[in-house]
Amino acid sequence: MNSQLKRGTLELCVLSIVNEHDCYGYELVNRISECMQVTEGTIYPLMKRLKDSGTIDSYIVESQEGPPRKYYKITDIGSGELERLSREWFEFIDSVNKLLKGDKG
Amino acid sequence: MNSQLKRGTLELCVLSIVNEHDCYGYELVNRISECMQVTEGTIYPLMKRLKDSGTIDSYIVESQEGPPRKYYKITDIGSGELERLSREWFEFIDSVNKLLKGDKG
DNA sequence: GCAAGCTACCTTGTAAGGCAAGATACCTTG
DNA sequence: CAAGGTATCTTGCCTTACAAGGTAGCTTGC
Repeated sequence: MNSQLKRGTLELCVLSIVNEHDCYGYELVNRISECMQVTEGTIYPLMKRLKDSGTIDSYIVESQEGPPRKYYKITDIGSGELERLSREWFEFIDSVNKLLKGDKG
Repeated sequence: MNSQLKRGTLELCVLSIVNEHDCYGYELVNRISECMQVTEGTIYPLMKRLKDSGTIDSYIVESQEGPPRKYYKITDIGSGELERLSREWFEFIDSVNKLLKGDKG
């Protein structure tokens, strides 16, 4: 798939999923992989950026199926960010689709 | 606006406009600026990439309003590319929107 | 004449971020 | 103990948006 299309929407996708329920990185990779090709080399640095900016928080949980998991939780800042990105996403779709149809507005 | 969102759709937008009628770079900047913030530093290198890949062709036309204009014309390769990108774009919207709604499919 | 401002082209350098690749380590199964 | 799934993280490469700056043609007003 077009890797460029992903830019700008990945953060939205991650925040949307984490907003539903706390997730760990490996789970996010698998969940998002159902919709678009994405790897750990993309997700883990993204989660670090989101945590550094206060958008999400994290906590460790032991697992019986392997090494400890780092769960991510959305913060208040993250909720606002999710709302903003979501609005931006739909506005963006509209304007691109209008342009594709040849509308002027 | 989110500059990352632009990635991957700019090529689609440019090809869609050029597919309607031949355009020169400065015109494309102004046309696309109606929908999303974009500058010459983005468009001119993009047009060069598209021409190098055989997606578009170009020809010079004198102008009474300033320096000569370099018009761009879509090629057969470009038409195929436009169709492919367009399909990809709508599929991408669908899958992201499904993910945002929490659907599994 | 010439400065200002629009039209039109192009290039350079910086920064962001996707992704392949590789490292580490836990657990289970054969 | 090797293989393979689960889970984390980092390094380095590559693409590309964009600010900034350069060149040049044309018109208008002083």
